[in-house]
Parts: sequence; C-alpha cells; structure tokens
Amino acid sequence: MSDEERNAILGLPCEFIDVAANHDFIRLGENSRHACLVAEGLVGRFAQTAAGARQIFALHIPGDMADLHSLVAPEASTGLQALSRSTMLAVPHAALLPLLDLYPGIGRAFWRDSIVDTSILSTWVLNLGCRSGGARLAHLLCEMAVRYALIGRGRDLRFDLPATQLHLAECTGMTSVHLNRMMMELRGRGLVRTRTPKIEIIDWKGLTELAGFDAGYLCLPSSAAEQVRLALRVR
Amino acid sequence: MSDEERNAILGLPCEFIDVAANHDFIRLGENSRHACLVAEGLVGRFAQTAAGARQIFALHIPGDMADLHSLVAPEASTGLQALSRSTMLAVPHAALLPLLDLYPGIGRAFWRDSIVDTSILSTWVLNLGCRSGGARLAHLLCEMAVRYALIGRGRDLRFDLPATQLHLAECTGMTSVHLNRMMMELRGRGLVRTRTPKIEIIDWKGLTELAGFDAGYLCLPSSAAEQVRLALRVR
DNA sequence: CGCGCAGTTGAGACCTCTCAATGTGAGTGG
DNA sequence: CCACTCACATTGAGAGGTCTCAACTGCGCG
Repeated sequence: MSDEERNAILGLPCEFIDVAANHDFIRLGENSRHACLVAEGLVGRFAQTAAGARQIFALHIPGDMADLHSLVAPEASTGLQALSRSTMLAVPHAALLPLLDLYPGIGRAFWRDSIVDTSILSTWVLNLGCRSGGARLAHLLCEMAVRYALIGRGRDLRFDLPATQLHLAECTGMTSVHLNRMMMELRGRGLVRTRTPKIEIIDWKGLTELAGFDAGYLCLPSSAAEQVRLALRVR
Repeated sequence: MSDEERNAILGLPCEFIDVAANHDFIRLGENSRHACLVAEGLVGRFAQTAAGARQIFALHIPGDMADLHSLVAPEASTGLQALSRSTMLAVPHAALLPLLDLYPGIGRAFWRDSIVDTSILSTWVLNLGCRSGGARLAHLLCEMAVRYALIGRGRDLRFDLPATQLHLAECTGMTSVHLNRMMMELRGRGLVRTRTPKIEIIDWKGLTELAGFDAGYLCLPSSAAEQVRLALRVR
C-alpha cells in the first residue's frame, strides 16, 4: 500500500470493545456492521452443527482482522467468539467501504489478507482430513508459535495461548477428552511443556515432523520468514 | 459490476486448455501465471501431506474460477487437478491485474468470489470436524446438487458428478473403502441412487437432515435461492 | 474455605482404517 | 464376437483411533 492509502486507513474512526471470555460477540447469522481488529486476547471464528457441536476454524491473535470478509459479504454465517478476555477495535463498514473505491490498493491488500486466511483454513482442512489427532494438535501449536513470534509475543518457542483444552479440541475436531490425551502424549514425548495458558515447545524439530508442519501456507514474505526464524531462534 | 466493467472482463484475452482426467495441471508449489475458469468437467483444489495423503478442499464446476486467488497470492501452496476430462479457460494475470486498478468494482467482485469460496471451505471444515462419515458424504452431495442446479445442470435432483469414489473420499476425509460403505448406506436408506457418474437424490428432505445441510453458506442472492428451489423442484 | 471450572483418568462402545481379495463394466485387440 | 485388461466398486475381517460417559483431581477465585 502507498503512504496515502496507509494514512487513509489510520484516519478511520473506530471504537474499542471489551469482550469477556467465552462470549460470542458476533452470533451466528448476525449481520455485522463493523470490521473487527483484535487488539488484545484471542478470538475464534466458529460455526456449529444443528446437534450443537462447535467447530472453530480460525484463531485470531492481536493484530489480526477477524472479519474483514464481512465487508463484502456481511451475511456470512459464522460467529466470532472471544476465547479469553479480549479487546477489539471496531471499524464501521460505512467508513471503510468508500476507501475501497478511492484506493484500489486497499481493496487488493484486504483481498490478499482474506486469501492468507483462506490459505490457513485450507491447511486446517488438510489437517482434519488427513492427520491423526496428535498430529493435528502438534500442527496447531506449530502454527501458533510462528504467528505469535511474528507479532513479537513469542521468544524461545515460548508463548501464551489463552485458550482452554476445550477450545483447542474445537479447533482440531476432537473431544476435549481426546485432546487432553494427545496433549499429554506430546508432553510425554518431550516435545512440549504446557500449563494453560503457557506453551513451551521443547523440541521444535520433533514437533514439526510429527505435525508435518511447513510454514509456507502462512504466506510470509521472505523477510518475515527470516524474522520468524530469528524470533523462534530455530535453525 | 457495471456494464463497463463487465465488458472489460469479456474483452480479456484467453486460451482454452484441455486436461485429461486425474492430471494435476497446477502442481503443488507451482507459481501460476493464469487464472483458470472451468469451462467443462470437474476440477479439484488439493494439497497433500508428506505421507502422501491427499485432501481435496474445493470442487470447481463449469463457470467457477478455480484459482482467482492466484492473482493476489500467486505463491499459494495448493494444486489443481482435473477429476474428469476438463477444459479450462486460462486468462493471463498480466491482462487481469490492470483491470483491478481501473475498476474497483471488479476487484470487489473478485474478492467477494473468494469470500464465497472461503465460506464453502469453512463449511467443509465444519463437516470434517463435527460430522460422521455418512453425514459428510450426504452434505457433499447436497452441496453439489444445489450448485449444479444453479448452473442449469441439475433437474429433479439428478446430476452428473464426474468423480470417482476415491475423489469423493479425498473430499470428505475418508478412505475410499469407507466412503463406499457410506455411499451404500445412503442408498440402502433410500436417500440416493448413484451409478458413477450419475447421482440422483431420491429423498431430499432425508438427505439434508442427515447432512445438517443449509444452503446459506453458498451465499446465494435471494433471487438465486428462489431459482435453486425451482431448479431442484423442492418444497 | 468452599465453589466451580478446567484438566485428568478409566473402561467400554463405536467409528474408521488397513490390507487383501473379489466383483463388475467399459474399452481394446485379436 | 470373445478374451483380456484395467480402473473402479464392493466385500470381509481384524486392528486401532476416537468417542462417550462418568468420576475424580487440582487450582484459582470469591
């Protein structure tokens, strides 16, 4: 984006919103009039079956736009839930939409952001469809380690993931009971140490191998990839 | 889109490409220089694990843009495979990109198209994470019935789905053996009649209930929803 | 100090995979 | 027209992964 475009974005009106843990602040089927940027906390995008089973299909950490897509498809049938106490920055669609016509670069950047989300989502599909429970959990931990490192909140493969095991189970398509057993197995194998919400990856190589993790799907520019490597202090 | 924008699109240079069944015409990790519109056949977007397990996470039928996302994120790590003999219409990125700057409406329409793909993908995640094998298959059949009806290729809940059971298994995260058993169960319950590639849904209500299917995620404008109802001759 | 949520544990049922064999139909060459 | 071949669908049996349900533990918070 150009400086002009960047400034247009920074000049946008917005409003801080505080959300309690486990609160669905955008309900399923609700039409949203804002785009939400996560300022603090952890937010999950989810949907659920008629039977009540809930699936989380994206985790948003500080700095993420959680529902940019609502700009062009406000009727989307997914909800947004704070997994821990979170604060959001809500930007009205009414203020954002005109920028899209004025600055093609902004639209393209937003589109690209959606594509990255989709790439992550695709990888989650690959996980759910092709990998065992333990590998799915390991993959999620690898992903979050990299993403937290990227925003400067992970050092030495240690980071806070403010989600309960039930939340993680809803991400990885498992029962919380089974997730617990898988988590214990990762610990038992000496791959991670966890004590909610703290996660510490002890054996990065082992964990990524078990998970089949390759950070490519996060669509990092090569400069960022370098940065992650440094932040993780890996290799 | 305005007429002017529509005309700009129709004036784009393009090239027909014929692809044999089971041919990966965009390999994993390959950088694409074209956007592909499916003209005929069935195309799957896929990725695979290091162990070789393949997951299809989108099916594209005639009229779909199979990899619009490559325009803004050409390095995406997914492949494109023809599931049956297909013909594609390839539009060079070089010709498409300038339009994005000239016509904001085009960019927004493309973005919206990506969002719809993402919405479908989200629903596949919900399927994989929360539903049993039989329900996943039923859901896929419901989705394809609606989508084929929308492009005028489904009448009375009958349509051709030129994919093998192995392909369907790769879509739904099952073994082909298990998919076969689930397919036989759907038949046994009197929900569908199938004989590759023909699919006939006998009991729409029963199938949608088993699947927990709700067409909302396809993001149809209300006019199209009406149209589908007519095409399916349901309700 | 007690309540309640989150994590942990156990046992049995069920779903899905694995591997291997068999059936079936369309196309092909003789 | 028949034998052959190949891809795909179907079947069986046993192993393993995951779920269910129910109980129990540990810890933070009021």
